[in-house]
Amino acid sequence: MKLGVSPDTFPPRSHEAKRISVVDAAASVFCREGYAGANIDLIAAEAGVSRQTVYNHHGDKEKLFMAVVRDLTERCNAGIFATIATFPDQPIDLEADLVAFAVRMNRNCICNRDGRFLRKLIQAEGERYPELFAEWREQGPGRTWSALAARFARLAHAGHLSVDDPDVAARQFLALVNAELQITFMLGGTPTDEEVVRSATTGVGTFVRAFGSLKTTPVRQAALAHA
Amino acid sequence: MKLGVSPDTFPPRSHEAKRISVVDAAASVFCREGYAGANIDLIAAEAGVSRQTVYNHHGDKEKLFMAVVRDLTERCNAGIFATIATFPDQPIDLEADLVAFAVRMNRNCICNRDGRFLRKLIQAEGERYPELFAEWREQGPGRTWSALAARFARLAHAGHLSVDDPDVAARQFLALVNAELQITFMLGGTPTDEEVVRSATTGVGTFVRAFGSLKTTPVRQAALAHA
DNA sequence: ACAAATTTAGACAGGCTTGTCCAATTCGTC
DNA sequence: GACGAATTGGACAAGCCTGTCTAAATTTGT
Repeated sequence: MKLGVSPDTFPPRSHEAKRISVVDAAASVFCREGYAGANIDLIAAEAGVSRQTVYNHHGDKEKLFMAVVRDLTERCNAGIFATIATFPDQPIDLEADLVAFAVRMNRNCICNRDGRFLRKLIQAEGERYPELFAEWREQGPGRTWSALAARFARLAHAGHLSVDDPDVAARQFLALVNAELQITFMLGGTPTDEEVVRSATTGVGTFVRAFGSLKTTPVRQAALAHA
Repeated sequence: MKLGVSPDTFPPRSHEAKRISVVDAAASVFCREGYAGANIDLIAAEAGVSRQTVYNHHGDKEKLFMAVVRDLTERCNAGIFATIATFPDQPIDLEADLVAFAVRMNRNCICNRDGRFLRKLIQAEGERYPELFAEWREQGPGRTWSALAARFARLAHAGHLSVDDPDVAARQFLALVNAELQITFMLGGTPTDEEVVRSATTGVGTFVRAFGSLKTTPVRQAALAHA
């Protein structure tokens, strides 16, 4: 028998497990069917609980939707910051290190379930819930872009890159690295691992050609000096 | 009697005019509310016709939706090809000409009503109508990317650019030129003219730094040779 | 094992939407 | 002006969905 030191702290495990299960199923159904097309019975069935349990946990459809968005936003932001923490601050091979970073970012944050779902919900319902998505905008892109820009600024300061505006560089880095995946994203698909690597490779290649400093692009430097 | 005395009231509209009016209103409502959330009464009201007229013209909700997508796809493709026809094949000032081209593309094809609506419908309902959007994919991105790639290949051949893979260059050009507008697009907004110009300017700047041949980037060439 | 809390299935009312039908009206055209 | 076609407004049935309620079954903590 265990000590009853914290009788009031956590609810029964299956209670919380069911709450999560409901939110997960709801995310899937909201994404597939849209807010209006999502139906609570289907969410309950997909979560493996009764409809009443959905209402017990989340009140009504709109509150459930908000819980879904908040959940996804939180997990996505956590993932993005964790990935930014792996940015190559002291690169051995700048281009290869940036490619590896871009692949991590795409695979773990942009293309995974949470990333795809959150993006679709923002696109589909963003206009209907301004305050909810304004929060996402501040906590998400606003902060992650700044964090990434700071890393690029540091790389530039160390002489690995030649960057005028680190914020612009950060946004263009992400745009380039995803350039080949746009269509797949649009149609809600998941790129294959090979596509992710290819897009990252070509994107980083262009990025380094544009922003590489002399010491990082010896070949091009030679070619230019040669002409 | 009735001639010329009622410019104030609704002008009489032909059969075809009403059909168009219904499709336009439907596009707006489908985008705002999603397929499931769109309601025929609202579409009829927004089009200024009776509900029965909507059914007379388009049969049912799904057929109406298809008509909307086909309409938007057709108009968007036409606009994109018309804009690609203005690509600067013999640039005077390469960077400035590409910026102007990018601004035309963004303003007339990507950010206008049709472009925003089609993008949103694809994102929201693409998975539900695979055959419909597969058609868009072939006729739209597939062909426009090729056409744009051909123009970049020609620029490269004429020595204005240094491009390995014209298809990659075309996709990256579009990605860079829209890099600053992603968030606005996500939330369904319309960028201001100034934002469009700024995004095009910074995007083309990076593009030219990455792909510019020696004769097009004298300043950078000098800087590099100098170091 | 017992008591409290949670979950379940099902029924149910109320509201909304689609798609049809119809009679009256208006429009286009001759 | 007259005739046929299109349009309108409204009523209508059928179906679906949300959110509530209940009584029974199950799970949980002690």
